[in-house]
Amino acid sequence: METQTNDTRLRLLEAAALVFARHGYAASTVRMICAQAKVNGAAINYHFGSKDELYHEVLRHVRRRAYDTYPTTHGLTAVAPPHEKLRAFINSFLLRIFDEERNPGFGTLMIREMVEPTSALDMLVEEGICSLFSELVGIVRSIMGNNVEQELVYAASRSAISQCVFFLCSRSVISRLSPQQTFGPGDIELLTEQITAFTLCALNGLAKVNRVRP
Amino acid sequence: METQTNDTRLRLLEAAALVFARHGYAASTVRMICAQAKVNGAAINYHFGSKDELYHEVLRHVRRRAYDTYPTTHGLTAVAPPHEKLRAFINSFLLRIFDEERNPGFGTLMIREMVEPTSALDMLVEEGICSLFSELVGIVRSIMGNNVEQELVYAASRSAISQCVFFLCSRSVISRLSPQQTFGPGDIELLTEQITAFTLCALNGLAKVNRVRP
Amino acid sequence: METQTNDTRLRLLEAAALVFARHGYAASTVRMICAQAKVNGAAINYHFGSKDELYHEVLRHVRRRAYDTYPTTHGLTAVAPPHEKLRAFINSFLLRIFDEERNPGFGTLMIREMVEPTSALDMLVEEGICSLFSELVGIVRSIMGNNVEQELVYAASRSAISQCVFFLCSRSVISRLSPQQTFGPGDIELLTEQITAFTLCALNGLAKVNRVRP
Amino acid sequence: METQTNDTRLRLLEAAALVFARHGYAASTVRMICAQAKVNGAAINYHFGSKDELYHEVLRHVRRRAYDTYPTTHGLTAVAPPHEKLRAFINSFLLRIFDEERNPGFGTLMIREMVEPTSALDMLVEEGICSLFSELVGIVRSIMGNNVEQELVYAASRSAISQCVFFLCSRSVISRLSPQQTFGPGDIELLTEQITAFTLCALNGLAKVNRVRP
DNA sequence: TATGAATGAGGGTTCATTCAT
DNA sequence: CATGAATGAACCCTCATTCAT
Repeated sequence: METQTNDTRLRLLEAAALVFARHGYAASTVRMICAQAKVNGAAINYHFGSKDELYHEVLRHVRRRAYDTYPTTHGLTAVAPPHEKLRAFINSFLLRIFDEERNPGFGTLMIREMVEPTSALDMLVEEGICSLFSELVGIVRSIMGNNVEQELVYAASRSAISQCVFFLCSRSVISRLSPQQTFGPGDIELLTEQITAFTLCALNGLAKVNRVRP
Repeated sequence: METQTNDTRLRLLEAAALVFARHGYAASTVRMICAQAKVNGAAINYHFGSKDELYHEVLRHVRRRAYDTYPTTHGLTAVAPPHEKLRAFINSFLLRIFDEERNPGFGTLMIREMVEPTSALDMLVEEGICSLFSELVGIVRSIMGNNVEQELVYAASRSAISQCVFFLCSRSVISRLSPQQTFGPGDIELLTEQITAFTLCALNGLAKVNRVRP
Repeated sequence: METQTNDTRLRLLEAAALVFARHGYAASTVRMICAQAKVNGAAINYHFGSKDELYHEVLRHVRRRAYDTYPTTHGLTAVAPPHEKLRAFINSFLLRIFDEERNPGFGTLMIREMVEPTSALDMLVEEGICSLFSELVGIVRSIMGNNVEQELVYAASRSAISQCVFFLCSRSVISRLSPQQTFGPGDIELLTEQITAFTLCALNGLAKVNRVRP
Repeated sequence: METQTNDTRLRLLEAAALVFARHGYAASTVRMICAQAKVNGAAINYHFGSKDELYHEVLRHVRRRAYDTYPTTHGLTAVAPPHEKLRAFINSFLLRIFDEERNPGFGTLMIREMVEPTSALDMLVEEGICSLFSELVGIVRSIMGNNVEQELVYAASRSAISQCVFFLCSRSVISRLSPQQTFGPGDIELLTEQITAFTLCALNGLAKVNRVRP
């Protein structure tokens, strides 16, 4: 039945997201996923054709949900001041990747895919990362002003986003160095403030010394 | 014979570093590694006992070589000015993780271990990352001065190091967005300048704003 | 399908019984068994989980079949004279362990398990050997009468059963000393008579000498 | 050196006897044996050529020692009365196979070889078992007298020896049924008496009823 | 649509043995 | 005489996948 099918498909997607996130693609077995989803062992090949195609569908699934849950605009209108936009961008980025409640597996799957890219990464870059970075570049440009070179804006944007990604890929090290860090809601707020402050100081300082003579 | 033994062991370590870096632990097979090292399929178990212990030895091996090749002091004396120390720290960090010629596999193995930690991560944190971070904190403190809170120094240090790590875990995405980026020697120099400038501006700005009243 | 499943399972059990009987547990390989059963090499792990669990199931299987084929009562009623019961006991015992046609592998598997016990022996002792010996003790007691000590009855029962077991574990030696001995149906009849006669003479003689004064 | 060689050879033989006895041929590894003997892992192939030849040498070694330690004459002269000879035969037989102190591994190795015969069994039959059985036949004949058929003497001899062998191959079952049985020196004496008594009664009874008319 | 059974390829590991020293 | 290193075959087992129903 249609309903049953969709239900099985969805349960498999959810289960696979968690299993792939926890163990990685290679170390995840279809048995683990099927057991987690409480479906038959042949269901994956039946519904998705192969483990590989399931993985692709999982990435599409979690990506779509992540951006639905935390849009990049973060409730701001286009006329909001740049520094508020920067803060909103950083905050929504951190929420997307750390809210395991609403986006289970998303952050981990993304960082795994970046570290060990598959053909799915192209899709992710094209459908999300690319426009996300463009948006950030626009915000940074509006903060630094029009008198700095584009290359500098790019570099600064990378430095800005790097501070967010860092907490994703260094999570294991950070939790070893500072065990009290849990990346819960309160932590996200604090991190947002710290990263925003650091970035704003850097952007303003760079803009001052690198202003191109008109 | 000692020489022969060490030769096989070493060839296995080198081959395993490349294979583990390229495919990850789970997707790497002992057959692949032995083929790459051109040794018998039972050699790994003979010399290391198991695939798992080989992996641990590989991490120890590449870590030691990385720090021997690019020490954190980077040729500077203790009396060098702080901003030069920061530049040296960033530069040596980038060189360590991107010089595939001299440190083959190191960067990729590190980021893999961070994203998918095994028991080997404890060793890495204790024997290297911990003191490395402390060193950076010292440099950042000397730049920001003694009138800022320790928590701010930590946050700023994380923001500084994050810009270096970023290029490790986002390599695949960056090369898709800017294909001309190859992380060769010239790129490393440029990245060093950009990250150092961004960080120095941020530290100086933060220090000014957050100075604690004496 | 039920039929198909049971068919593969059963073919594996039959094949494994023969292979384990011929080569012993350690020297038997799953490949040999699967080849003999003409099933895929992964079938054992699918149906039984492991070589070890297959072995346990094989012992259960052949034991059950052996006692179904040749019950200890051997068609006698409870009121049969003791010496006939003894004869029946010995005859059915020998048939069970030597009828390779109907109980393939049973005798050899039993003696192997006794010589090199695994955890399966506990099962065999509890589910079969124990009650079998008790039954024999009852017969011996009824022959020797109530005026002999229980310890003597036990010893005599052991001596009785030992003559049957002997042909199991000394088969290879006997066939070297008397090659005409094939343990076929005719031999079984003869052996039954010889063992019964020897035992009856011993029991009667012992009973006479060891009668406890009332 | 000669001495060292013989020492290594002997240590290997002793160690192998224990290991083969405990685990059987297939489940014993050359590593286990070499570790037990505290010699190099290649020593077996060096001194014996292969695991298989080592096994043969072990059997020869323990067999020779067993018969040196407990000769079949058991200190009796040729003129001793037949029933004393029978008792001595049974006693020395039991001692040979159960005195782990002086004949470590012998009994277990013998029963293993009988249950799972290799080419070594031919040697054992030719060099020992054959003459041993002949000797027993002689004793039984002298007890039963000359008026019984030879076939009956053979059968009775088998029944006699079977009671000794039984304790070897049923050790594991017996220790499960009667845990207090340890087959120590005291037990051997008791067993000797029980088996001798049972056998003498049987022989005398059989001789009486089966006497051939002259 | 969905499933339990079955498959062939390949996994890491262990084995007895051989080789060079 | 003796050994540590190295080998190729085979071990049991697990995998993603396919088949028959």
